[in-house]
Amino acid sequence: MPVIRELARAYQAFSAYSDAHVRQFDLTPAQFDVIATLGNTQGMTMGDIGEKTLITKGTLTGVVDRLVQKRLVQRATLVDNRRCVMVQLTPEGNQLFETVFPAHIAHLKERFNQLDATDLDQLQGLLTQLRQIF
Amino acid sequence: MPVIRELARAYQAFSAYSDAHVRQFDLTPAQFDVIATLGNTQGMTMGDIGEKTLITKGTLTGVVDRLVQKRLVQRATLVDNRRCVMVQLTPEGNQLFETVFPAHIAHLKERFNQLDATDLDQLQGLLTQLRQIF
DNA sequence: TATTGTTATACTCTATAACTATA
DNA sequence: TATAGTTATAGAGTATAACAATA
Repeated sequence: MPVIRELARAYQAFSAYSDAHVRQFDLTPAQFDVIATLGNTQGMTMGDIGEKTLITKGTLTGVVDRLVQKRLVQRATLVDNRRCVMVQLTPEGNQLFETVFPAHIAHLKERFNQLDATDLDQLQGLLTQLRQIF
Repeated sequence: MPVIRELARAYQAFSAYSDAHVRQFDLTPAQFDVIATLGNTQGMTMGDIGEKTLITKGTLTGVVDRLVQKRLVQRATLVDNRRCVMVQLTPEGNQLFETVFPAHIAHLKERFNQLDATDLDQLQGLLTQLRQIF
């Protein structure tokens, strides 16, 4: 089953490249994931963020704590359901998002654009299939 | 660049499935990675294992320590270069490898076989290209 | 009772760099 | 001096489960 090996290798190579870039902005991959998820939204509950990022709730509390410490996000309880916590980017967080996110995409594109468009389309389709299987 | 998103999602889904299975055998993903790497070999040095698994040397010492504690691997210094440490599966480690590894592959195949052979071949080729880019 | 988050525990991995022994 | 591993440090993510507040 060499495809399994290739999947792991390809992703490892990709994420080493991606994570190293993210770390230059003093963000861990998980922190970047949350910032990227919150970007261009009005904020999301902890539960929503957990669903999107696949970070479990116990861990997510810690990740958000550290982002709050860095003044990149803020918490607010919902008025209509006081069990829920709304997490939003602060102005600083939003500014970071607006600079880091496009820079990061550009950094990744540098590599992905070395594949031709047809291959990228195929790859995307196959990865979608793969995800649906799991 | 939706292909980036799909790559991350597909891999997350895959590794959640894979890691959960591995954990049933009381192994962390990193520990399984080392066991799988050492399987069917005469043993490897720490440096070799690090290269194969992409675990950095500081971390690898800890991972191997825990495998030694579990009596799954053993260390031995090389005679001709006493700086090098040879790591080998113990009989227990080998037995674990021989049961867990095929079981794990079978577990993964269950899902991968839901794609047809042509798609798997294509995917494999594209992933190889992707890895080479990084 | 069920849901949303937080807290607690114990472990594991990560990055980085200093250090030891050997070459 | 260079190399192979270990050790040290500080921080972060993981699984799991108990817990508080709210519904």
